[in-house]
Amino acid sequence: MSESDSSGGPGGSGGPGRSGGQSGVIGADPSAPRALVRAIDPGKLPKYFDADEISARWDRFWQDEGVYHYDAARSRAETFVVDTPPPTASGSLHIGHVFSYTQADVVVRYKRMTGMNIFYPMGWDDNGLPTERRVQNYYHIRCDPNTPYEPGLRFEQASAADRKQPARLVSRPNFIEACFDLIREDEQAFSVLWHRLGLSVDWRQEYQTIDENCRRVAQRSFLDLWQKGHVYTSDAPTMWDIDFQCAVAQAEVEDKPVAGAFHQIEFAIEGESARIVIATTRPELLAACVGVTAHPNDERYKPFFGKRAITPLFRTPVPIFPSELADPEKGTGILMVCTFGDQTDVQWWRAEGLELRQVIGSDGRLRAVDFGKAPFASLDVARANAAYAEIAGKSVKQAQARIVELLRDPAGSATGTGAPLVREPEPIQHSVKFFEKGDRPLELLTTRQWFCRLLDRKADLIAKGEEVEWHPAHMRARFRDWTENLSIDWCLSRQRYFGVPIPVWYPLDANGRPDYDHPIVAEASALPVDPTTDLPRGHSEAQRGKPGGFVADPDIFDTWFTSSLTPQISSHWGTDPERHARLFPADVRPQGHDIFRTWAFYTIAKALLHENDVPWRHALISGWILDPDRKKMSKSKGNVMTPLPLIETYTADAARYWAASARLGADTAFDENVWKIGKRLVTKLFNAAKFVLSQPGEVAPITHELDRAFVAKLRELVEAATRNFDAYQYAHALQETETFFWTRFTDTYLELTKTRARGEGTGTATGREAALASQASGSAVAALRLGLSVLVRLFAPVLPFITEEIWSWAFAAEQGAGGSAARMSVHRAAWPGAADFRGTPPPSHPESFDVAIAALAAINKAKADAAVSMGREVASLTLQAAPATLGIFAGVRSDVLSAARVTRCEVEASAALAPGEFAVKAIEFADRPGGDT
RNA sequence: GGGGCGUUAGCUCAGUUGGUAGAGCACCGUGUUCACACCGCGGGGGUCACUGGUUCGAGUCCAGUACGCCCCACCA
Repeated sequence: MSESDSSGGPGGSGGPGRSGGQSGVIGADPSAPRALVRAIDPGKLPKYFDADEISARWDRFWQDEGVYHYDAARSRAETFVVDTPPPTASGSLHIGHVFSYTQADVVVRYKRMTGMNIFYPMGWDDNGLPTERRVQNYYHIRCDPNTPYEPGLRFEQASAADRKQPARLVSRPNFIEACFDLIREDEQAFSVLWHRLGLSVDWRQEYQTIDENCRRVAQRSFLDLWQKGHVYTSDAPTMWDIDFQCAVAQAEVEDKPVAGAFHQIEFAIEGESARIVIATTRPELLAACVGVTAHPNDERYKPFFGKRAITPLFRTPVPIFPSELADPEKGTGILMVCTFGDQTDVQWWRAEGLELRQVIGSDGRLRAVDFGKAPFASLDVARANAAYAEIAGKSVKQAQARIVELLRDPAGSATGTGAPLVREPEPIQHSVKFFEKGDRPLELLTTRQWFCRLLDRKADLIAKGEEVEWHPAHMRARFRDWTENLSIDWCLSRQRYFGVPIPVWYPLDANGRPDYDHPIVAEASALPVDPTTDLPRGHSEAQRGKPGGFVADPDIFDTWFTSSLTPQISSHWGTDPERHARLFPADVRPQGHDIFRTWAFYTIAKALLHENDVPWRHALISGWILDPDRKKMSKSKGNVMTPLPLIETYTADAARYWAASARLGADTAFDENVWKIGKRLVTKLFNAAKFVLSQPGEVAPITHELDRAFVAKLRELVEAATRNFDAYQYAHALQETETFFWTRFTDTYLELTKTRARGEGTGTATGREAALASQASGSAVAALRLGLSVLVRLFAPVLPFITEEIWSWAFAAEQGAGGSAARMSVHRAAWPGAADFRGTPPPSHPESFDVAIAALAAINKAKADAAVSMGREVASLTLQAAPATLGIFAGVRSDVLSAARVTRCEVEASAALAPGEFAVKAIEFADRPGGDT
């Protein structure tokens, strides 16, 4: 140990409390047990607790000294790899972020203290729709790929006046630049929160899902999937958002209840006088009708199977066929098949080989069509086109209204008998599929998209899901259920701009038509590429878009295509095989359950398809924050809490205390009270530490019965907390530690040892007596400091700021001596364990500590009943307890009596009392309130 | 319709292998001001949603019911 080490300790930059801590830091006796130190002059400790100053100072120290740096030189076995969720950079800061990120950080901090080398990166998920949408709103611009690029163009936040004008159209490169500008600001806001919260990430491992490495990894993933035959392109019905004008995957779809109506419409039957009435909620799709179906056993419709129905208005003959999928109970039992009203239409369309009559355009408006030309057909072309002219160009909603009007007119009838709409629409509430971020229902449009085959790998996916240890465990079932219920392959391509380009070109034939069956996929060595500006090998720019040349795929990947590679992004898959081997698979994936079916699922899928492995061994799923009415907090409900003001009020440690009080996976009602309790705990720790460290006695071996009994209890606590942390039950560990701290340490042990630790009453003692008293005092002082040292470390994962502050007063220098400043951090200290207790013999009676507390409590209760102060001196006392209990009491008697300020005490055996119980038979108080000792 | 989670004190939540119901807050009483009023001590308060079953014994295990929340499916 050298002085220079201790004087350069953490926080040496100044601030309250930094001036004096060093003089007594080094243990006076080199043979003293570790972590035991000489008293600190209380005058040199901070008088007040300044949370803001403390957290700013320690965040700076942690960053400057690299306390959380990953050490690439250490082995995989002693490394703990975290697959941190990259927050959506353009999302708003939400109290839920504090909740889930803290839970992960608590786990990480524990692992670090057990000696693990932590790999804990931070990424920003900035590619994708949320950024585009925010950029569009913020600058009031729209991307138009046909607009020419203007170098150096910069935008400012749009004013209210600007917003009254139409959005400015900008080129794709300008739009992407605007995205980059804005995400930088958004990422900064998150970064501030993470520092404020004390997330122990290694900021050297930062990435953006749009950065070069991420683009390379995502495109490499595509290449690998292509080479293995897992991806394919297909021109098929796909779920489509008409506002974003973009394809959507099954995982991004959610049902929303919508008001609709059943319309009953009469169809004629070719060559018969009979007619049928179909029920539909989408009459505007009548022009897209390609068939009619009913259940094969439905007697009402059996005679018509194989015949053709004729639609009203458009007079299109369509086949009537039986299908098990039709439900005789629903509507009229017979329905029209359209291209496409829903997923079942797609099945019928495929199974029956029906026509494709697509009437809805990519913008959600009715396309122009001609009933004189295939695939549109009519027995009365002029009339059909006239009817269609009424709806062409209209939105779905407008078209529906107009069609209903037309159907009320007998002129539109295909049967010649009255209006096709046989009764007034019957309003219903039904659920409709929406893109999760969309405002209008999805349509099924036939478009060319890239897909990743998943349906053929369900069994393997489920097997990988079984390999992952889910916390809480029931999330495993959720993974299995979602996987089993998958019904379509993963649609990878998006018709958007700010994302990773699909690294593909298509050859153009002599007529300038793309050959989608023979895509030119970029070469691995060329990645990342942008096919709209980069060239496929062996081609020249002059061939772009020319017959016989090539054309770029204009699309980008689904944002999850990149996000599902976060473990591989961190491991530098494909460019650094050694690093990849060290970091993949990861140990833990913390995440929320809102992105279970996307992020968790796709990440497992990618790891399976690429390396036939799991992406991580443990998945930690955080719960929701509910508002006090038990509704999920969300921006649209306007009940979102912003974290920073709360952190300012209660401190970052209190915020973390709140988050760490909830178990993994547990949805928790927001309760500000828990923050208050956290703040109270932080203050109490501050005060208790000051008190313990300012006890003047010199440390000595822990020999006293009460001290040994306390240490035994402390040891039990450490074992329990360690077990719980190992099982990711940080909330239990926190609760146990907190309970111990209040009920076994501050309120009890501190009170019981106060007098002895100060060595009071020994002022006149000499010789052997003085030596004994000094030994008794030193034993208490040593146990108090051991207790503080252990408790501070047990609390450190949850309360990193206050524990670091306390640690720096007394324990840091000893630990860090001879090493770097980083080693002095409590967060690099050894997790409490056997080494802390090695020097302390077990107590003579395991119950000594509880007996002492019970006796003190009995006397306190007698004081409370008499309405006198706890500090009131007791002139004489008669205590009763079971004989065995009295035997144990003898060993701790002097501590109890001095804590209770009892001058004279007699004990009586009482068989009526249970073991460990005390009763006060008689109590007599001193005349005056006792002077404080 | 299928699956999952939950229901314990006024509130927020613990309750690990079945063994006499816990904490904090709130409430009531009381004390105290050189570690701490962001305090101490004490007190009241629960048919553990309901019904059955297993067991010497069930908050805990099993079956069912009700209510709440979540996911999925259906949505002509």
